[in-house]
Amino acid sequence: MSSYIFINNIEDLEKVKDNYLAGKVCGVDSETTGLDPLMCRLRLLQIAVAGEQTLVIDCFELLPVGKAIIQEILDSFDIKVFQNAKFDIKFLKANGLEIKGQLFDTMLAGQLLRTSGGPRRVALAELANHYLGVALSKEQQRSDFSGKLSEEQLEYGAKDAEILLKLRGVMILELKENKLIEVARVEFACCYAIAHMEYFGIHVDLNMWQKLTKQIEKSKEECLNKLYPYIGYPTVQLGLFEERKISDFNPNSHKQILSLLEAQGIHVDNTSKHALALHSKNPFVKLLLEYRHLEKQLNTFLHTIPNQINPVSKRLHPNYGQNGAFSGRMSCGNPNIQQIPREKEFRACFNGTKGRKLVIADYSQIELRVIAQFANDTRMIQAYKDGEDLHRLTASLVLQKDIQDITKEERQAAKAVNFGLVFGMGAAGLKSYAANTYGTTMTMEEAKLFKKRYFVAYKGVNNWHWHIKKTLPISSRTLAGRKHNYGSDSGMSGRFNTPVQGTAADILKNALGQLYLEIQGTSIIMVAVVHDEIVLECDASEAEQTADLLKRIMEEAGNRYLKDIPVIAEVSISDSWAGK
DNA sequence: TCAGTTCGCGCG
DNA sequence: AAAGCGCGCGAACTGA
Repeated sequence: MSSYIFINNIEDLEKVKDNYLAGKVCGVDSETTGLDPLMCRLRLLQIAVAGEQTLVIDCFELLPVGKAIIQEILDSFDIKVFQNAKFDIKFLKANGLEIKGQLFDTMLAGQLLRTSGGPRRVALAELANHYLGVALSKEQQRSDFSGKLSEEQLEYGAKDAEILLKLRGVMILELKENKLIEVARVEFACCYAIAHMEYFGIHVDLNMWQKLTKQIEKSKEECLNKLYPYIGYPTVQLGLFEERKISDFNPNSHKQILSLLEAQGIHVDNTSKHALALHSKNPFVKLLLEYRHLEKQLNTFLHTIPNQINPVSKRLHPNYGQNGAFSGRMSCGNPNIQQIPREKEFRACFNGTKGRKLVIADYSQIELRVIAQFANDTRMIQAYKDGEDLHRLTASLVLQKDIQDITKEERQAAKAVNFGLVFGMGAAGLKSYAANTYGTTMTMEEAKLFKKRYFVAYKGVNNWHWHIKKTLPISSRTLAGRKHNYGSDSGMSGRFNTPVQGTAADILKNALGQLYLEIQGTSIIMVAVVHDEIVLECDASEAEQTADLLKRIMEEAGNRYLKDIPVIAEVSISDSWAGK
């Protein structure tokens, strides 16, 4: 029933071209020989338009020869509809084709609608089934597009593009009905930025990385040698194929560690850093924690990242999940650039290529500012308006001292108080959190007293908590309208946290979308995003302007949502991610 | 034997 | 009773 026209030579494309110009909306899909836009090839490009046969273009034959015509066709539509636009945009870009203007991404729309009656899974087949009652074949994903094309491949390809038009029709109504239009706009605009960022990737200095690896490997060996007296020396067996066999004790096994600790008279529920913090004076525990830290750095980062460098670009291309977290935050993987250790030695390996600089900006206390807005806390709002240091203010309120007498340590402790208590942490939690995260010790009595004084000082936050506790909402919205539903197992802290984290994500995504538009035609590329931080790479000569631009765009995005509180982004120019 | 789960920990 | 939240990843462990 699907009707398409297969184009495999330039003459045919020229002949039909005029039928595909100046429509309002088109559905676009592509088929490729794999997932990596730099290593794999674009095979088919399908363009579906109402009232016309769907164009199915063999890109092996028509690129680059038909590039200008295809670009002209794409440009002539006001709105392009994709399923997972990021993927197609990257492949088109690799082939010199650019998507511009408004786009509608059915996958992103589906993710936003998950909390408003939509299906949990957002693959095209699920969406078509749920919103249109249409059964789509899933064969396409498994088929091979590198050889001769089959009738089925063309037909299914055309169908996927056609269904997008129908899906958009239904999903727009759903988005409107559920008041998700604004957040959808933010997501769609942001999608361009994410595609761009994944396409360009980030540069890693492999020499520096290898040096660091050697150094950490050495430290780990030394640490392990010091551990042997406690865990027993390895039994060495020389065999034909293995040089060495490790003893029966495996320091990576929490199970074995737990029984060893038990034997030493140390009773803990588990072997986590948190549980062991109480015994941090014990020399074995101390060594164990150090060992695990080094092992983590080696296994998770140092030994894996070199294998993920793309052979074509020689750069790292992490994969971002635009709605990876249910809060609306992004996730990241392969590798997860958002969890690279903060140590300077690690971050210094991520740099610009020759003659380039990194421009790094992060929001100052964005979640606390969002809370001030949500809770409408006059004291917090005033503090931010006056440009005061909120951690210092909290220290002075909680310790009942003059603000100028607050020491560095007291400010550090107040940081724990601010971040912990606004999200519903109890006194006991506050105590251990302060110890673990900020190295600040407080007694249980102090923690209780701090908590009490905190909520006296910040009445708005207190009322906000009280209201949520009283009404136990089953759902919440961010300031851009993103919806989150709570399950029966959700507690208070989730209810305090999700809309705040999500609003911070709205703001960041809004900034990314704007930024993408501003950097067209410049030397600037986006290379990393980490929740409240954006990293750009640009020519050294443009670094100053880039820094100004980035700061302005981020702050404008913040102030678009936080009407009563100034939003500040702190920017720096550097050779590497380690900063100045 | 191998896919799925749990633990522990890096980041914000 | 007491509780901050959100991710991804590697190694060990579990279960059939």
